[in-house]
Amino acid sequence: METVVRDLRPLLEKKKIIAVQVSKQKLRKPWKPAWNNRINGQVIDQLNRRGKWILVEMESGLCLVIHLGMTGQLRVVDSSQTREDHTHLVFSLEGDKEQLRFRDVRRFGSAVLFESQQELENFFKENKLGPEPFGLSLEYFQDKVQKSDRTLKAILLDQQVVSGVGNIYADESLFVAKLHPSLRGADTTGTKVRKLRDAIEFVLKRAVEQRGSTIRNYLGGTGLRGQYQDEFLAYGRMGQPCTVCKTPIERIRLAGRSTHFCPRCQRR
DNA sequence: CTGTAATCCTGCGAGC
DNA sequence: TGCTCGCAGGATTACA
Repeated sequence: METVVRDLRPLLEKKKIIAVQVSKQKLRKPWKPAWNNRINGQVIDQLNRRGKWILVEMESGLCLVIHLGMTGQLRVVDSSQTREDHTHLVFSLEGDKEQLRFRDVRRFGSAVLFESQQELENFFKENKLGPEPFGLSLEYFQDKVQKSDRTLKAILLDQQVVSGVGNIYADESLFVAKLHPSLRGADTTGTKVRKLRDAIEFVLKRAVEQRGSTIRNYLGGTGLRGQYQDEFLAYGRMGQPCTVCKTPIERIRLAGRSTHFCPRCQRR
């Protein structure tokens, strides 16, 4: 999401939206037809990100909020480019040369319009969205982790604890911190919690440098693939030798998700 | 408070 | 070739 926002920023800021097209297929949250007219003629002020949510903020205060789910793509493309299958929203930009397109094969993503910053903040507050993973307070994180009986994997995936960490980066962070994914938060020492916090930041920083991870569908805002998948140490490496100790990486199911780890480097 | 499984969808690769 | 099965960057809901 960070890469998408960074890509889109120079392409969208201060640009006016002159037309909106919507597909008939429904997304995770319904797109209200009234939003078409509401958004038409709006000038984009800035692009921001909060957790996994992409915020397209208009000069008027309106805010288009997009979640890419598993297979979402948000890109600026030349209007002459043929519209690919599963393109659900098309915003034509001033001059009509370019369009912002939202494409999502599995339709787990969503796009909603908020009338004001206040409404947006209420939305995040209602959903109890946790703090950003960068600059995460150790006091806060340690408290959350150590007061939980859940596994570290479940804690990392919980957007109310920390926002923005998904399945890939949870596994990679636990590998870097040398912590077993099924270790309980309450059984985690202060030293381990600090290692985990630092690992999250380290992994995400590097992942952003590499423009994200493309396994299948992910593309940045300019249509480029990510490169971080080439550096995975745990995720998707079941059976392959650990880069540290050569022990085969194992895959288990935790918190309903595929979880990859080195049984030797990541002990309980 | 936990955890698990099902659900929303489409597509792809493995195995037969 | 063609079929079925399992699995996939997420999040919510029902149920034990």
